[in-house]
Amino acid sequence: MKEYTDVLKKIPLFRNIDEKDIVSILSCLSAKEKIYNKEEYIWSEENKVSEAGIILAGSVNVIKEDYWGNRAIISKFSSGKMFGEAFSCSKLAKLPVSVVASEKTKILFINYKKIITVCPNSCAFHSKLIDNMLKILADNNIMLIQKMEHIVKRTTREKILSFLSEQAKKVNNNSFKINFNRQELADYLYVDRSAMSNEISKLRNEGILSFKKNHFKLFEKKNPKTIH
Amino acid sequence: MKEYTDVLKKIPLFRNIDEKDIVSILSCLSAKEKIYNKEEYIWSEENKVSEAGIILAGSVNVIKEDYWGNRAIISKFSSGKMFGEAFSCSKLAKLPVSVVASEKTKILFINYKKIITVCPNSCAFHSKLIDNMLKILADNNIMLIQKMEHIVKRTTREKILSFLSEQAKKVNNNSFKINFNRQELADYLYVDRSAMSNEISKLRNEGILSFKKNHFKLFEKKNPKTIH
DNA sequence: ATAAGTATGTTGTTTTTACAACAAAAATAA
DNA sequence: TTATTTTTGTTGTAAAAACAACATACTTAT
Repeated sequence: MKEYTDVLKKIPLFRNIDEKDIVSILSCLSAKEKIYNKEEYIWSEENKVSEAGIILAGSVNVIKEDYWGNRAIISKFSSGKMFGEAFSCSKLAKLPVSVVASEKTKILFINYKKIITVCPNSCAFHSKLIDNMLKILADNNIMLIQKMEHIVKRTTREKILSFLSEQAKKVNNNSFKINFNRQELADYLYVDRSAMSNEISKLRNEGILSFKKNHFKLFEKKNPKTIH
Repeated sequence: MKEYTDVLKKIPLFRNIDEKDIVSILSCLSAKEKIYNKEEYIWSEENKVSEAGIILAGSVNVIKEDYWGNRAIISKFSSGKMFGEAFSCSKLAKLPVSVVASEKTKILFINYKKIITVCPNSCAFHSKLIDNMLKILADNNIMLIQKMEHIVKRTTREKILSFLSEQAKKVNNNSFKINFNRQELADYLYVDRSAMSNEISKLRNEGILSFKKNHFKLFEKKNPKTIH
């Protein structure tokens, strides 16, 4: 665990908590780490989970699969983020989604119930942890709502542009890299991959954007119509 | 406020808190109530909000509108539910959605920051409120994820059936009432209303369901194919 | 370097959707 | 009640998406 204190001291769960205290908290929370390979399942749908995961390295996709193997990506979490906390304190009998490593990934599992229930020796960090959890839960909430902004669009073209615009805004730059490959992006936007690729090509041919692999560049509109 | 203690003592925020204490908490949280008419805006996109709302009566839609007036419903909250808490503790400069009363609605606004920051006189209820907030945030999270299950489907037909199946499951009955009218349901599932009405009629003609206004009944499959 | 595997782009066809326009039914107001 | 407004259902058409099949580019392993 030691070698990850650099990551740990920066994660939202340990905000405002002294680096030196983190190790003791980890044992208090029954923290255990585990490494997963690309495409390996961390949790499968229908499982019952009681832990939350913190990503020390790599990234995971929260997915929903149907009988025919169609995969939909609900959300993607990368290094430092926490996932699964909402399920582990819900009355749901089983997980409505699966969580899969999207690359080689190191997860730190913690006993979430121990965060949200006051520990017998009421350790001093507890209230800090809870404060931080309130923020993490709210942020995960907002992330889902912001994703909806892309999904509500009726055409593939609009979904792509909505997604790409957000990425550009996030880094405050017309040129940026996305952390999805084409199949993942299609699964994230809930459209067909080939239809999406086709649409991206059309956008390029129309001079709206350019791309090379996962690197995109959005161009300004030449004559934007006034909106009244 | 008094006349609503019946509602208040049942809401998640005041779980495990004595009815007699609720009134004093309300003043501690600068609680103010306000009544809205159908279609009236509670918050408009681009506003900055610092409060959370609790629905004492009626219901609200959290919506996203585009320049052409197309409305998408992100989520619907009804009596007893809390909304807006995630925004009021986020660093977002402005609200990414609007909140609109979907009928005559009474909202109790509270200063959310006062819940999540320890009050100077560290009143005894604070930790209870925070515990309850952790649950509310997690539940709102799960609600969004469960909605995704309908939205990820590629056809209007599948979206409708996914939504209706969940409603049936929720009340554990093939026959049930939904709390959306047709336009709202279309806006919630992100499809065209007339196309959706058409699809619902087809489902009826095929003997898959029946309906009368907002009352639906799902029929069992006669010869379900085995899934291997 | 070569081969094998994976990811991405392209094209044509079929299915589905959005859109528009209108009819019918239901709810509301006068 | 009747008139008016709103909601819901229906139909046809144009646009878009899914789907399938394949070509090309890129990666990875040997």
